[in-house]
Amino acid sequence: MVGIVFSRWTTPILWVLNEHGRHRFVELERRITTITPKVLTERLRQLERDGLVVRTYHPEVPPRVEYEISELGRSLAPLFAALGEWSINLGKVEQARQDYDAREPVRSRRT
Amino acid sequence: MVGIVFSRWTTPILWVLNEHGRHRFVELERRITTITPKVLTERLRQLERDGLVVRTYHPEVPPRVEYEISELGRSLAPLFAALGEWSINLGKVEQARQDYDAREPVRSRRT
DNA sequence: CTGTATCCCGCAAGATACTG
DNA sequence: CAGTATCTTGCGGGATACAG
Repeated sequence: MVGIVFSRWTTPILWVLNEHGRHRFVELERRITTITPKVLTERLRQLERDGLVVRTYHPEVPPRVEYEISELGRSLAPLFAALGEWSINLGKVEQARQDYDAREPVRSRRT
Repeated sequence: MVGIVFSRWTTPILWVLNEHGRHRFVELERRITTITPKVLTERLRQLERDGLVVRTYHPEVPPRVEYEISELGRSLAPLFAALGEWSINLGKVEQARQDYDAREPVRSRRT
């Protein structure tokens, strides 16, 4: 259920469409540099089906397709804003991991 | 990166610890009824390592262990509040799916 | 009570190549 | 340009049994 919005790739896609408006397929590919076309297609289809993204097909040569965030997708804005603010704390998470990994493997379980 | 906080089980666990305070292992198990002990252990370890949850071991017989949300974990509260508010829209997502699935499988791709 | 140990499974995701 | 087709992999998660 939380996976509707938050997964490895749905969050970046929604974020970009929310912040920077309408995008063509290749534009999304360039902005989210490490995603592959296969995965981008799969996630876009899911988001379209869930009503969070609107896909517009322009029957031209060469073909042109545009993706934009829907009204329902826009309602996620406060959530993304909160996420953006919290991301300041990512460094603390990284620090916590290093501290945890530096502790004695066995004793740490009991104390 | 979003998986630090949002996954199938980390979100419910953090939510419970944030809303209802300190819990023992078995209390968490009961509150999150469908989770298995193995998975609960795995997610708690991850959250502990990430510094979002604090584990306290009481060397008694029988052993007692308590989990509570950390200071860093508390900083997620606004995010959870935003998530809670957005969840009103889950019905719209369900409706969008039904509409999508009801459309003609082939023509819908081109128009 | 608080976990571990195995074994298995599904599915998102990655690599690579190809098409209308 | 905007995808599809295949194949493979990694990892979270489920079932079940067992241990300190």
